Amino acid sequence: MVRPKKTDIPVREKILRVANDLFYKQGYHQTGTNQLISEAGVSKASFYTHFPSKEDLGLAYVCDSAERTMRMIREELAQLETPLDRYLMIQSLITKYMTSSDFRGCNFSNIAREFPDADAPIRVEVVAFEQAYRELIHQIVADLHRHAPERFEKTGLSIEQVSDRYYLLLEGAINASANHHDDWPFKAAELAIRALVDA
Amino acid sequence: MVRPKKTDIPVREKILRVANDLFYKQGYHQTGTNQLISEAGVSKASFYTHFPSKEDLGLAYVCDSAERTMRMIREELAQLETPLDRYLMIQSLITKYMTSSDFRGCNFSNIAREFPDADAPIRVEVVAFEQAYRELIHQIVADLHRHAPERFEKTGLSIEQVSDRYYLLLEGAINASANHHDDWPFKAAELAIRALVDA
DNA sequence: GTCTATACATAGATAGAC
DNA sequence: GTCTATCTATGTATAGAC
Repeated sequence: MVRPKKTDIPVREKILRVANDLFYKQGYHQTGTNQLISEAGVSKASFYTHFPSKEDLGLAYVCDSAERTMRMIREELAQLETPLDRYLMIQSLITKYMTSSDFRGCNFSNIAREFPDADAPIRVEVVAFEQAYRELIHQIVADLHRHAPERFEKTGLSIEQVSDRYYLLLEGAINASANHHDDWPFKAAELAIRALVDA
Repeated sequence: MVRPKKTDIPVREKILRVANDLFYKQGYHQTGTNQLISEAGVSKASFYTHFPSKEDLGLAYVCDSAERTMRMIREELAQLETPLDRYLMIQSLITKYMTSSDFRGCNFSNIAREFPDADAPIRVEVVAFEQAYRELIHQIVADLHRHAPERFEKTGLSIEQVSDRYYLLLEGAINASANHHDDWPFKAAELAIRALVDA
């Protein structure tokens, strides 16, 4: 049985971890390859062996982060019993993450905004994540509607309307909390999201 | 009487116009001083006479844009008769602007996200604008509440709750439309914003 | 595959003539 | 105040030895 030494983290992995940190903290264009290389503790040539260009790394960063994020959300969801708990979890999870990471906003939106061309590969990956995430919210709302249709009677809202508003309120809160550097948007969003399903 | 020649637009003005365009289209850090200088048609030394550093220009750009934006919104508001028209106008105006400018998101949020330090002068200016803008929404909602309190009965929402949700829904729509490069978020936001006051 | 050393362009900013 | 020319640091990326 092969047991890798602790210091033997693959080069590619080391670079991705540093990129994940720096691209989020500093932004993509503010982070130079020199800094990535230096903080990852790899050589320049080694870096370019694994990622032919900086943009390749950017793309790998988005894909990697999207995959881990969706996996984490699904794992959290799997541990909850009721549809309402699952409905409330998304908001709660994101609030916790943004609050504990100093309100730097959404890592996907942030890097997307650094590429003006909507057809850029990185932008395409971000849209793919956002759509999967939006679809997940839709499924959770549909599940809640199946198990507790009475929650939709008072407001008269459809599954689509609740999903869209959930998504927009949360997007707004993430962005507003980043601008204001404060958690009031999450408090307001939570109330609003609860009200959507009379909770 | 002094009448400036048409070609005699002040240097500072020319630079600010170009900055306004390029910082929004390309982002602050992606836009080099060389490009700003070249497109403004001024000399390098002249640029640095008016703006001692690029960040000074960035700050002037934010202040300038904030002032013009608030003035424009107030002018539009002044032309409307009813509190409900004024309530609906903000959403409508922003939708029109974002749609006609290819969904590049909020120019204030965009540049704010390029400065990780919340204490950076540019960030401080952006917060000041956002607070003024949020306060304006609050005033409009309060005005509507004064003239048509019955609109708040069905939902049972307070002025603060309506204002916060209006703000968050719009922020969310601006950001989501930029990510998805599509106008569906504005359509969903409009419905939600109307529902807030039973309209 | 990994290293050291370096190439080449562009970044932000300044010097000194006019 | 405006110009041309230039400085220095940093950006991304490559060469060639091991």
